[in-house]
Amino acid sequence: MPGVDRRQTKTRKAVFKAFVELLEEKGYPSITIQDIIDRADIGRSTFYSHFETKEDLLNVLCESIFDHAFSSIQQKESTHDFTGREDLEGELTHILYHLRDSKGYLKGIFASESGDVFMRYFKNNLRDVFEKDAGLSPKGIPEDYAVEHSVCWFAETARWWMDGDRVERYSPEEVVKFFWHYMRGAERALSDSF
Amino acid sequence: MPGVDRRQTKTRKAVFKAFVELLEEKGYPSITIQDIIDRADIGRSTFYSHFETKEDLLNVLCESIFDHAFSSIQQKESTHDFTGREDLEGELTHILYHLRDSKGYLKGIFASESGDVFMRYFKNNLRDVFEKDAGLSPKGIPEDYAVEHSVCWFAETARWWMDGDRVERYSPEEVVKFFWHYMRGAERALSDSF
DNA sequence: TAAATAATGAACACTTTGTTCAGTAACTTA
DNA sequence: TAAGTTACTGAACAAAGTGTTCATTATTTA
Repeated sequence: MPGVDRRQTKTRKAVFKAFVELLEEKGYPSITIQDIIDRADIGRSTFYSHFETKEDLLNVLCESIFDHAFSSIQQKESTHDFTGREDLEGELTHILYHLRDSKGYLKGIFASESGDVFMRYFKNNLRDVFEKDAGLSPKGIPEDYAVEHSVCWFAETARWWMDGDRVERYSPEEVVKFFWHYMRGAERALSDSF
Repeated sequence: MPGVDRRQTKTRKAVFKAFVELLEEKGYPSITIQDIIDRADIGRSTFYSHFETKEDLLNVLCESIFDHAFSSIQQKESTHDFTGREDLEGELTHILYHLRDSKGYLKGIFASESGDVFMRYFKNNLRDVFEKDAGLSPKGIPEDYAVEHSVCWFAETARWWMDGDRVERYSPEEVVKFFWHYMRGAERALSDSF
């Protein structure tokens, strides 16, 4: 009845667990596949039947995190052709909730050196979210620059939030408010001065 | 008369050249020391008498780039104990000039995947520049969040600028203006609304 | 020219990689 | 429950990279 063999799920889980632990302990670059299969306690050939390389594993991990966080947004995109300001605010809050939920899983990684790879993935997803919004970039400011500002600054905001105990101190709504005030302020000032 | 042996300078130059080329071609993670010594055409033991690891080499490269760009700022810091708005604007412009000058050397790297390592270094340096400015973070916004906004957004602005042919299309002054309008606008809006 | 310093290159044990394959265990379905 | 399929095991493999050592050669400086 179940679509996937229990054995596969078990190995994949073991690999992910080992990988995330190792990411925290020594950082992505110094992790070897040897480390992973030792920690996950699986055969060498088993690893290679699931993943091609260490990078492949990382990509799959990123997908499972971010595709989840962005899933409801993609659904919305198909029904509406323009996303209003309130919608966007809700979407961003939604993303932060997802990140917080997976925080136990990702504890410390986002902010660590390994975080760069996550950030790259994160930003690529965010670019789709903010690009729909691009039309309103102020005169005199290149459009791609404006998009990059939204994307980078939201990603960095999330990273800032995930570091230390900030995730416990500030709610997703608060964080979006921080972010949003910077955005709104910038837009206002720019449309004034150009 | 010269302080450093010509042979040393020659090897270091060859290593840096090879390294930068390889950074462009295959990206930092997949570069091996073997690649470097093959490309630089030096003996294995020679490499290890200059650098400890691949990472060490990267750090030395970063230092040579950014310490140069930030050098004149550090001098200023010792003479003034508070840096005015105009000073800061000048400093940022100065940094961009330096980055542009080393662009032939760094063509394509800063903005590429390998750029993450540079960005980390860059941001650490920038944090010192913007932290002096932290006092004026608006009420309701955490101070470290405000600093992070300046730091990240200037670093990402520089990265954006260094990508493609933008460095030829926009002058350092223009880019600082882009950046500055975003900053100024945000500050204005925030002090209004809190 | 002599002494000091740097680069060479070959050898070293060691780790990691990615692949193969026969054998074993766990699941599925008829 | 028996038969067939699918997944994991574990050992072995060549290939490539790492970091170190050392006697030899080349270059520089005084």
